[in-house]
Amino acid sequence: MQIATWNVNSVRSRLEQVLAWLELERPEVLCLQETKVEDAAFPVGAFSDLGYSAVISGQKAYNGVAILSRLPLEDVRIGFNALLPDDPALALAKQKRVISARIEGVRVLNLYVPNGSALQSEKYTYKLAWLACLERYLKVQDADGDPLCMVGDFNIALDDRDIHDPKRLSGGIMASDPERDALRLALDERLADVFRLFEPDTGHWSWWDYRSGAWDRDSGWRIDHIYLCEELQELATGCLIHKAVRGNEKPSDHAPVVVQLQWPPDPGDEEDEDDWAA
DNA sequence: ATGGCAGTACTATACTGA
Repeated sequence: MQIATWNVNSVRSRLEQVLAWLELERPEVLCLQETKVEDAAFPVGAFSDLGYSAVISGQKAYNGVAILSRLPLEDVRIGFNALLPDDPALALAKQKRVISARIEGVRVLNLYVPNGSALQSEKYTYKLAWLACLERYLKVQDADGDPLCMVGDFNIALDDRDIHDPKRLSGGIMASDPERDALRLALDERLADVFRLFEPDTGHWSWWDYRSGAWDRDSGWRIDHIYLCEELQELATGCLIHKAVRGNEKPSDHAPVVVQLQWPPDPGDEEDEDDWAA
């Protein structure tokens, strides 16, 4: 089973590219961020023609998330307020950044984390509040008992290996200690950044700014992540950034990231069963 | 330090992104 995440920077202006990539790669699941479209105008038909059903949570011009899947989507949850019926969660729900569904028994959670703009900005305060809400949300979700695959555009480089110029950029927006700490707190040492299970080195990016020739100079950041619970970490066989997609005509500024999972697991693979005695 | 590029809403330029 392959699960992918891609900030497409408008699903309508990127539609032909997304369809072409899906036809080529055929992941079971693709999570989109920055769809920038209201639900009624989301191009569901184009995806269903390729065998993908969709669950969506969008708004005009900004934000917007969606999950496309060739497997049945169950128990869809939109917004933090689906699990946290309180005022802070409800206030954050105005921006459409959170959607999840159960797919073949896996809880797939798709997030578009706020950017934060600048450290002294109100948007940065919003980002930190959003991450604190994510921490609470994950704790409640834990009660499901379903294995978790959390993907998205996190707008945070977890450590300095994830930035092309850490001397200049570390400590600034997307690389400051408060936001890194807030994300790590939400991960709670239970969720692993699956890319790092396979690749310890720097130099791997998922986002290149449109400006300043960032793509030509390969000046990127790795801010699009896939996090797995312990059960799924054991079953991951690889995680790839589809960098070539960023070189397309009229590209998104983000590349897709894909994890390969051996799911559902083979019945004979369980290591901790105690039914050896006969 | 600042700007740069792209999409949307709206029809020229402002806002936002990261």
